[in-house]
Formats: sequence, structure tokens, C-alpha cells
Amino acid sequence: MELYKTNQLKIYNSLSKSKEIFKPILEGHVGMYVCGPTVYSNVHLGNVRTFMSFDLVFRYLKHLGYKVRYVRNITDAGHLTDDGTEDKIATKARLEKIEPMEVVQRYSLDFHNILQKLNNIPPSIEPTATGHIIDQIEIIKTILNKGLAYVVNGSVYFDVLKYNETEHYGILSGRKIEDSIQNTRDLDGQSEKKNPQDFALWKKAEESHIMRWPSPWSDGFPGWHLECTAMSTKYLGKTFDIHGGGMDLKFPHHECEIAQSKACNNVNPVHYWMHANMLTLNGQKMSKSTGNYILPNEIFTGENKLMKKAFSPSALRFFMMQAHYRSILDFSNDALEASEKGFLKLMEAVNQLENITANKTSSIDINSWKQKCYEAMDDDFNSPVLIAQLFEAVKYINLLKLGDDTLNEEDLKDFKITIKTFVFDILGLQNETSDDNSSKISGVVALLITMRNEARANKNWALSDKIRDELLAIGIQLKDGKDGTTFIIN
RNA sequence: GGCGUCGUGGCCGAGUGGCUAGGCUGGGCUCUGCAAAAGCUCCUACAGCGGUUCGAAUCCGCUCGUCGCCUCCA
Repeated sequence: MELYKTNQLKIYNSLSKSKEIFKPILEGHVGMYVCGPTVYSNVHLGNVRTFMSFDLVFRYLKHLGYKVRYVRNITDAGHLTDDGTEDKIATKARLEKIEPMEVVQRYSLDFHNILQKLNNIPPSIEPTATGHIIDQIEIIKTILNKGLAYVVNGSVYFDVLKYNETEHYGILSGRKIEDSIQNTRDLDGQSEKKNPQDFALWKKAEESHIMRWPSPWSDGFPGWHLECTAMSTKYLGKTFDIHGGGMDLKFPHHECEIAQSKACNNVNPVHYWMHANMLTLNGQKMSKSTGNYILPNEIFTGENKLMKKAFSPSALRFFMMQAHYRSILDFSNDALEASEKGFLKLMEAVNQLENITANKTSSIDINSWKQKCYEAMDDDFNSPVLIAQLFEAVKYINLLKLGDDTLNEEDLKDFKITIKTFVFDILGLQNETSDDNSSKISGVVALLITMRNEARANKNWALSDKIRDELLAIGIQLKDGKDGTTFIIN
């Protein structure tokens, strides 16, 4: 039987601002849409956090037995620069004197490469904005027909004030339109809009603009907010279960998506809105535009002023999983270093699982422990609490090894499977110590351990310590226990 | 200025109206040739001020501060 039938998953819904019991539209199936990156530069660590958060969601939903269709777009057109006049991709292409599609290709590859290193499972569908221009044009036509958009000089704008007469623009972000009217700054280049709150569904392209597509209104390109509505509707339907994204997209991006869907399809598109919180650096939001950011590769190589050393992708992933996805997390070398130590301790314990043998009776209540692991994840994907439970398991493993605790065959099997499931399948961590050469290394180290033990038997401490210390220097740590000497590779 | 968020021990970071989060760091003990590891153990908490309550870090109010959004942003 699928786990979702017995587990009661609760999700914090940004729309209702409360935790709700998760009930999909179609039993056993989940439709999930997450706003992907705009591929005009390398993804930074802050971008990555959001995608890792939803990777955890994806993994857990699948573990619970749901059939999940996970759609995450690539924004390769339509995302305007600060002044609201030019497409970000086109700007980058102009600056680097290359084709826009070269920009898209380069940074899409970077994006996929980084996420793969961090062991993210690829989405079921990864559509691009430029591949769905036709769908976007159709939506614009419908919204125009309903009188909720207007055409000016070949551009089409959504009429927010008109929409707000019958609907609530601000339902997600908790804003009142009156406030935003009073507080909106006047921006250059937006004078053709009726009201500053109106947003572009279609932008007419200037003569010099390279990225352009024909439409009934002008040769131009689609607005940023529209692509997500077009693609989510196309692949998940007019209403679907989960829509995710970074907290900073709540307004205006997600608010606009709701407005577009309601205007076009007369329905609220999303049942559960999930927002991942920001990753900060030096207490400030990581952001490309301010220069306050770090790239994942700089962490893997250690090549950044902020880094004292290199960290593995799994150590980084573990660091992120130690914080709840809705909390702000501050990044620093020291915080990562502390996480790495914990991560290695966990991995070492997982490696020791195979050395544990079954007993006649069990002194640990494995079922109750396992239950706590599920309760943590069922409570809005609480990975930090899950990890606390996994450290409980580390303690158990060490005590089992010492023989101070025992497990019968059935419990031991369950224990092993549960740990591995949570560590590898759900948290998505990887055991980086085991590689192709590990068996050879094991053989060599075993030989050195034998030589060292001979030296120790002869009380030749100088030699035994030399073997131990020099192995440690190259990252192999010996540990003398009651049952002989074991080692770990750091 | 508006809206929202958060404020936990040396650091990171969970959580709940009364019962140990966890990790890292530091101290002690056991084990050990020494060390490491492991086990046991100890220390430093819930921004401030009021209120509700038998009891609040947990609920309410105010103050201060943080961060985010309000403009492209994961």
C-alpha cells in the first residue's frame, strides 16, 4: 500500500498562511510547478537553494507513493531588465556579442550541471518560454476578449485595476491595491501603461531587438509572468496541486500568475502555494544585481575569498537540509564547516551499518524512531528535525557496534533500510567516500594497519605513530577499537 | 512610507503553553602505550517591557532591532 494513504502530509500554504493537510486533486497524483531560472548568467547559490528545497519536496512526494508530474521552466525570453525595456537574455547577448540562444545554451548547461552535482532529480518536464509563444498568444487573446487587457502601440498590458473590481489583486501577497497605487514609483519607459500596476503580457520589440516573434499586435516577445501561466496550464491543467518558487517571486510574479489564470480560465490555478526562503550572505540576500553572491562551483573548488577550503556537493546539500526551507539561512564558511563535520559523522555511521550483526532481541524501539522520522517530514518537510532523528540513529549504530544495544534480525533490516531511504533517497545525500578505487585503498590501508599493529606489539611506538600520523596527513584516519583498527577517509 | 517576516545558549539551527531538539565548539570522566574515535557527562538560551494564565521562550499588545517585498530577482 502506498505510504500516502497512511501518512498525513501537511504543507504550509502561502495563500492561507497556514499548514494544511495535503490532498491532491486526483488521488495518488500530484502536479507541481516550480519557477525555474532565467538563463542569462550562472546560477548562484541562492538560486540553487530554492531548487534543492523543491527537490526535497519532489523526492518525499515520490517516496510517499505519489505519481508526481514536476514541471520546472527555463526562462529564455521575456524577462526584462531593470529599466523595463530590454530582455535580459538579449542584453547579455549584446554585451557578449553572441546569439541569444548561445546565452541560453551556455547557462542552461551550467544550471543543469550544477543541479546534477548536487544530486537534484531532473523535473518531469522542463519547458522553455520560447517554445510556448503560441500558447502565450492564445492566453493574451482570451484575456483581451474579456476586457481585462488593452493594447497600446503594439504592446498588451493587463488591466490590474479593472481586474481588481471583481477579483482581489494581492490575495497571495496580502497587499491592497490602494496601497500600491500610493506607493508605486514612476519608472521611465512605462508611460504607455494606463496605471503603473499594470504589467506586460506582450511587448513590442524595437527595431534593434533581436529576439522577436510575430503576434496579432506586433513583432515582439511575451511578458515574463505569462510564461508560467502558459506552461503550467498546458502541462498540469487549469488547476493543479502545488506551485513553488522563491519567496521573492511572491509579488508580483505569482500574484500576476493568479490574476492571469483567473482572467483567462475563471479559476484559482493553484491549491498549495509554497515559497522557499532566501539564502543570505553576510546577512543580506544573495543577489546577482548587488554582487552579494557566491557560485556553487566556488564552493566545490574553494576558490573564493569567503572559502577557507573546498566542500563537496553533498556537504553543501546537507548544510542546506539542516535548515527548514521556509527559514532564512545565512551562508558562511564556518557554518558549512560545522555541517560538514556532522555530515561526515553521519556517513561514517551509515558505512558502519554493514558491520552490525543481528541479535536475538531488540533493545531499541525501531518502530517508534522510524515514526518520528516520518512525522518530521510529514510536518511541512521538516528536514532539520529529520536530521536530528538521523543523529539519534548514529548514536544507535555506535551503541550497536559496541554491543551495548541489540537488534533482532527483522528490526535490523528495517533499521538499515529506513536509514538509507531517508539519507539517500529523501535527503538526496551521496556517499562520497566510496568510489572505484576504494577497494584498492582499503587493501593498502589494511596492510599498513597490519604493519602498524606489529610495530605496536613490539612497542615500536615511533613507527606505529608515524604510520598513523602520515596516513592522517593524507586524509585517512585510523581508529583503534576493541575489535581492532578501522579507518575512515576524510 | 506601506505590507510581511524574524529576533533562541560561543556558533549554526529546530520546536512546543508545563516534559532533553540536533549539529559544531569548549570542559570533565571511561576506554587507550599515547592519540583519535566512541560512550557517559557538564556549561552558556529563548530581544525588551507589559498583559492573559496555576504556568509562556511558546498566546496577545507595545517598543527596539533584523531581513524580505513594494522595481529585475530563487
